[in-house]
Amino acid sequence: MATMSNEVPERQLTPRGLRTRAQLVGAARTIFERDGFVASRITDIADEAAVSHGTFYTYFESKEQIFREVLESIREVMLDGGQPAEEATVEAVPDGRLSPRESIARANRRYLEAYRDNCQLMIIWEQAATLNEEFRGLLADSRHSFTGRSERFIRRLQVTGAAQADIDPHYAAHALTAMMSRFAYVWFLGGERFEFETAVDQLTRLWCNAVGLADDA
Amino acid sequence: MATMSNEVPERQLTPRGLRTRAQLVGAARTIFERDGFVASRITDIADEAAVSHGTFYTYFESKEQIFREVLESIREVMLDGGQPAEEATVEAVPDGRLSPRESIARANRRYLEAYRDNCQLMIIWEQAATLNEEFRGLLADSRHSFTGRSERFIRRLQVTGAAQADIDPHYAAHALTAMMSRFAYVWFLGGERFEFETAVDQLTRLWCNAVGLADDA
Amino acid sequence: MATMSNEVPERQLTPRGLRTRAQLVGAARTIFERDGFVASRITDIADEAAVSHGTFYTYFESKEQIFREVLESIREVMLDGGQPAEEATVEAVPDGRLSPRESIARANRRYLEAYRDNCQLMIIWEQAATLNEEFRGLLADSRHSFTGRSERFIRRLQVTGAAQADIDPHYAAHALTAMMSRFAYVWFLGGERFEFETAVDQLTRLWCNAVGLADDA
Amino acid sequence: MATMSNEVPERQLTPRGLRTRAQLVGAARTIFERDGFVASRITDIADEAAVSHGTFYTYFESKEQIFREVLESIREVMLDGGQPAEEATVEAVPDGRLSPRESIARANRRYLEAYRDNCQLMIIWEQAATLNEEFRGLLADSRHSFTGRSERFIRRLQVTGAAQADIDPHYAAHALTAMMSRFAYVWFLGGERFEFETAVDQLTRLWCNAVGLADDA
DNA sequence: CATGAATGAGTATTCATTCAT
DNA sequence: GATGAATGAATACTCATTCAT
Repeated sequence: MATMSNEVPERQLTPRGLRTRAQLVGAARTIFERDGFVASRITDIADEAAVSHGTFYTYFESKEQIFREVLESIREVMLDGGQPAEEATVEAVPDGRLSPRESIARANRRYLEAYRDNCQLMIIWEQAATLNEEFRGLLADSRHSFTGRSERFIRRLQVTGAAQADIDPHYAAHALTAMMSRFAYVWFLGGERFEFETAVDQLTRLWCNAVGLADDA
Repeated sequence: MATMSNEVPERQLTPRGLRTRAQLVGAARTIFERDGFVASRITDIADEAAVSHGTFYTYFESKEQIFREVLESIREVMLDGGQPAEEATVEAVPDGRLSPRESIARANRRYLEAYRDNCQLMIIWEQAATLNEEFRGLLADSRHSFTGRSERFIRRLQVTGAAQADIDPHYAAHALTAMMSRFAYVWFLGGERFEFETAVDQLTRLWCNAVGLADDA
Repeated sequence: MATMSNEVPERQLTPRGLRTRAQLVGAARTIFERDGFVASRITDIADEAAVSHGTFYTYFESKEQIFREVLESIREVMLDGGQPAEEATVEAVPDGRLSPRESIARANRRYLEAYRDNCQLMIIWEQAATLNEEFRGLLADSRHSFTGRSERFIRRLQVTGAAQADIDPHYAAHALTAMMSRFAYVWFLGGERFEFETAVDQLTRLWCNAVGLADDA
Repeated sequence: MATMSNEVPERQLTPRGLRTRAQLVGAARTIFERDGFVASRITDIADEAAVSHGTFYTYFESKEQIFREVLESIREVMLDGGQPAEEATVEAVPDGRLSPRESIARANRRYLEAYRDNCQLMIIWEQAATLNEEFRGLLADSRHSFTGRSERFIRRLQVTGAAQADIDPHYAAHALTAMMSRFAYVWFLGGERFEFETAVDQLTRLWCNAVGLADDA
């Protein structure tokens, strides 16, 4: 698992220092969204944060380092609007909770919403992953949060006979997570035009069909 | 549709000129695979092609321009090992040709093989798409070759009742193409470990299940 | 004679202030020995003294200024292990004190010991001398302490006929001091390998021969 | 023995390239003499050579690298005006050639002249030696050219009984070379005032006395 | 007095691009 | 056509110094 270490160990910062640091991270996010990681300049980040250009180096050693921190914040955002929730199970229905299909639908909806609302950040995340091994590792860590949840979810469906037994939960979780993330990518960043409700509906159908989940009815 | 215009129209080149130009394109591919688009330098391309630094500008105006030409060659490679062949149809079976499921399996196998064999090029292709709108457009063009074929394929399956009617062929084609391409990406470039035959089998199951294609039996 | 003025006149410092100031000078010596004058940074000196960055400027105006103070401490160290003692004279022998040759031997031994034990400081002293006129002046002052003593020593030997009359005491004192200091430099800092007792013996022979000092016997 | 390697292997340069490169080396010498190695800037070297500032990097990778080349030129200059010539031997006298004492006098005169005429370069050479191990190694190499010659010279004098047998030629050669170089240093760079002919005469006396060389008469 | 955050002048370095030969 | 020397804009990064708290 790739680590999110800060080379500059966070010394004790005064409140003022903490504020400046936070300003820089926020500014970096703005600049990265606007220019991408590659084309962004440290000068612009400092300008955006309204601090002098040398101040950047008081808190960060490089563009890579501040980028890691911005990535971390994206990860949190995306995980919240994530895939099938752990607690969603088949037997949950009688309790008045969501059916597996409803659970999947809700997770897919939230994922697409989160992607749509943060798509400028998602593209720099993708860009970063093409730049070096370390960033690819961070992306993998994030992906595992999704695939892990889906895999456990499918496994549970199989136990109750709700999903096909000849589907491999590991492969399926990766494939279906891939489907969701790439679909969102080509939609929000690749220029394809889709209708939101139809997308949620169709992706949910495909997801459920794929693992052999029978209709609620 | 994104255009592949060469600002420098290919004037009549002497045989020697054609050779030098081809050397440069080949060298660019090598360098891009090694360093990625962002980190590559024109100097290195010229060195690799064993021509002088300035010669590059006799044939190309910028790194972007030669990159387009390299991309074009990747596109050709990937399309050959592509998705469900147009001609593969359900009724083809009686003729002794492939069943829809076999056709999908074959297409998926070829796609994964092509991706595996060209993954260094795929990552620079992905990188390019994160850099600017134009390259994203080129990527979209290429994607449409795949989704178009899949969409027509699904439509035909629906006509014969072999696929579910409530699946939208356009959305499904995009989603399943997304699944394939992203799965291949995380596999060959993102560090995930999968077994080849299992991957072909599972992805084919998911693909067929998703569109509601009944078992061959 | 170069002056050792402190631009910031030592105002009345509180005991706490004196302590901090002394810490800084000690730290500076450590850092200079480790990194040399040129490569040393005020940040490192402050860190080494365990005071904040800005505190440095409470006591010193620049790296040059604190360096002068460190130099002063080296000078004291080197003078103690110095050249022929004033009181050592030829006629001292009958009193049971040292013969001129013994006196020279003892002074040379002490000088080499002092150089060996402080060679890290000597190199920064030499470095400083190459940097600007002022430091060269300080080095000259220090040198005159040695050459002055030697010159008077040689003059006294000539008075009693123990040294050649055609040797100019001023030139000889400078030349022989030069021999000692440069020999020590190439030995302890320049990478030459010598044996200590042999070095004392040979340098003393050369010194005595040079001024025409007859053998004790 | 320290090597004088150029990291950038000298490719085949066109006459124009050779000219520019030579201009840069000449300019570097001028700038180093004026500002010293530490305070010199690559920009100034380029300006002095009347080339653009990027051109510097066409030929050199760093200030250190061009400095090595300048040092090499100083070394050549100093060696020519060097220490006791190899061929000068005692028995040479009858042939009408120089006596040992004359030979030493001539070598000393030449050395002092060379030092005087190149003293600005000598100080940067000394400065360099205080900066890092590599430059100290280069200085050591150069020193050995002098001490080697002197050592062989003294050995030959001892063989004929012209010099004292209890003088160690190796130690003596180093000590007397040290005397010469440091005397020249304090004279031409350290601010001491000496008269040229007296210096040659006195240093020669001291040199000869030191090794026990009898008067010509 | 001590702190440490903020500053910005100064310098190195890269590399796409031009152009005379 | 081919060459490769020359260019300089662009940018990163360091570190001495100031100053509000």
